[in-house]
Amino acid sequence: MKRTHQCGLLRSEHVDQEVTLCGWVNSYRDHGNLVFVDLRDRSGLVQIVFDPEYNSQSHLQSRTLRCEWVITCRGRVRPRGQGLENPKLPTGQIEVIVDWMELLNTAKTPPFDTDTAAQVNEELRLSYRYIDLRRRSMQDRLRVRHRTAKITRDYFDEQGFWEIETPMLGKSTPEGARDFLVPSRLYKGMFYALPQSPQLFKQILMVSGCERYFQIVRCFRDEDPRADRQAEFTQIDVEMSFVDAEDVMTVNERLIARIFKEILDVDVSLPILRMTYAQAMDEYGIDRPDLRFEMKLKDLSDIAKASAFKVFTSVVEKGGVVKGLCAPGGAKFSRSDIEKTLTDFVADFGAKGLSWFKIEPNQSGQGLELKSNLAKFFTPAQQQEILARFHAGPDDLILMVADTREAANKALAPLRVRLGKELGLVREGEYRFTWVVDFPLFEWNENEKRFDSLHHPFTSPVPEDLGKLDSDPAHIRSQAYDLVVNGSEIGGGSIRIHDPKVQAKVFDLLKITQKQAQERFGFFLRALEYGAPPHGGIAFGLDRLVMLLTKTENIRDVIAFPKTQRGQCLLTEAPSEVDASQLEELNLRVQKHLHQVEKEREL
RNA sequence: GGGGCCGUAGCUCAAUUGGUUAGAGCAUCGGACUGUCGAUCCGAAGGUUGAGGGUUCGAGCCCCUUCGGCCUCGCCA
Repeated sequence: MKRTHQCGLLRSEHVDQEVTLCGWVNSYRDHGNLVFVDLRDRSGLVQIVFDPEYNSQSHLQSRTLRCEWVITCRGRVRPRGQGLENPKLPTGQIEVIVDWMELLNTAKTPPFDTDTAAQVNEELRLSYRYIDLRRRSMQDRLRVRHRTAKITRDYFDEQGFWEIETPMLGKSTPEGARDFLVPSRLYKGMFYALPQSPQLFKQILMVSGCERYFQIVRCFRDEDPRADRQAEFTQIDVEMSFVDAEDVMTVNERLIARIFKEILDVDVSLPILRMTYAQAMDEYGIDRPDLRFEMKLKDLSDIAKASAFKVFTSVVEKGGVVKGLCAPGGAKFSRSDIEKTLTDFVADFGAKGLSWFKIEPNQSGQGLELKSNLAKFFTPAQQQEILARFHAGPDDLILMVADTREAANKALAPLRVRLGKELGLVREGEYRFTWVVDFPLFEWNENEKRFDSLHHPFTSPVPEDLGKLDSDPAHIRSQAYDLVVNGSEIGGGSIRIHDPKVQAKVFDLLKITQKQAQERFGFFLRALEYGAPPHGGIAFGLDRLVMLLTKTENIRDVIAFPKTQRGQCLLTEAPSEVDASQLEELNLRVQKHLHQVEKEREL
């Protein structure tokens, strides 16, 4: 059964060679005498021919074949006759005339056809993942994922990084996402947590003198999934000593450029654009702007404040803003498109309303004017100011949200993306990268009356803002950076705090007491006291990166064995109940059992 | 925890206002066929309409409950 060639790689140059192939029957066409089979292996398809006059025994065998049966065969490569080539197949110039075959395995009729599987109910595809993964498009994505990991390992190796594994069974820290817990058998009543990321371990590796670390590592966050998010996902995790933010960005943008070049043949021009967080929020309302189209947000608060429209004036007086965008050609939307569809859309993101103006030539035909139920509240001069601010043209549509700055941005950012796609403004096929830098170190948590870390509690402030730790914590910038492409955050990191005194101060502002800090990360704070070098790093979401590289919208498409939105694996049916004896060993009772116990007590 | 969409044959879908025996294409099974390549032609088989309950003379369709899938808000340091 020694395989000599892969099906999909046979070409005219192999004509007259004797080949032995292995694979699955992709399809068969039985003409009674001549039988054609498209044989498939990982490399692709090739047509093999069974001719009773060439070899009667294998021809007889071939007539019993069915789709997805597994065979091996030997035959001679020959050119197809004139007019018989199949231009749809890379192997379509040739075929293999078979003189011997062996059936390696039969197969049940698959629950769905591999060639139409893309349209099949995903639930079924997940239950029979091994069949779904036989498809070309699925294998292509697995291959891109492999290639990306391989390029990453080669690149970091060349740059002097070591791939070092960190524990999967770790210590639970209540900050951040919900942990997945693993009960300890040897320490009854105690739990490990699966890592949300190897954050503290990689920093400790810097204290250990490893200087340059990376890891392609599985991470776990027990939060509700989304199209681009799974509880279990993979990071390209990086940490470096004796570096500043620029050093980290430079090393890592070169990796990204190499990946895009090798996988997509896309040239990423270096250095990648740097944009401040403040600019991103002002112009795009979000810290991960899609730069494939313009339609920037504008602040109209000054004009709105002077208008006669009460909703606007009162919002601005209360410290809010009126922000908006100008959708080119958006005047074609009907009033119900705007007041129903788009207003409902922004309402999902918390906006209380959506105000609008259509731009039309004025009656004299000399200039432009605003048309809407709001226009009467704005003087002609104010209207011209609004037009000028947006550089608005005829048939444009201005949409505005009046609210707190945060709320207005939160509604306008997704609205901008939606309109960009709907109006065809997004330059598809382009990859627009930017680093977003100068994030605030903290954001104020109104409910808890304290600051929260925007990034994480180990992120270093920029040196010149260190003084504000006491005086003005809300305006401290951090040495954090996110890499954004086409509105998707594919990585983020920071320079870390290596001074225990600064770290203590930050915990203080986060209202983490010394006692709590010692309990949760005492091991790490102690490490910082033993000669921690200045260090920083970054982590990329491998899944999202591969989604971009394969142009898929769904994270399940780039994971071999993904979970459903409720965290189930439909192939293995995990999670599942466990034996009572397993629980016993772990000194655990599940609530169902507790209820049972309580009931018995009552009786 | 909230909102939205969906569930009919193995698969993809149809089924008039609530009305006869729930149909079609593909797949499957049987037969025919020497150049097909999404083969073709003839024939057959295939259904607890996700599940449970209700309204009705009558439910795939209306109502309630429930299970599952997807998208999303919250959540994701």
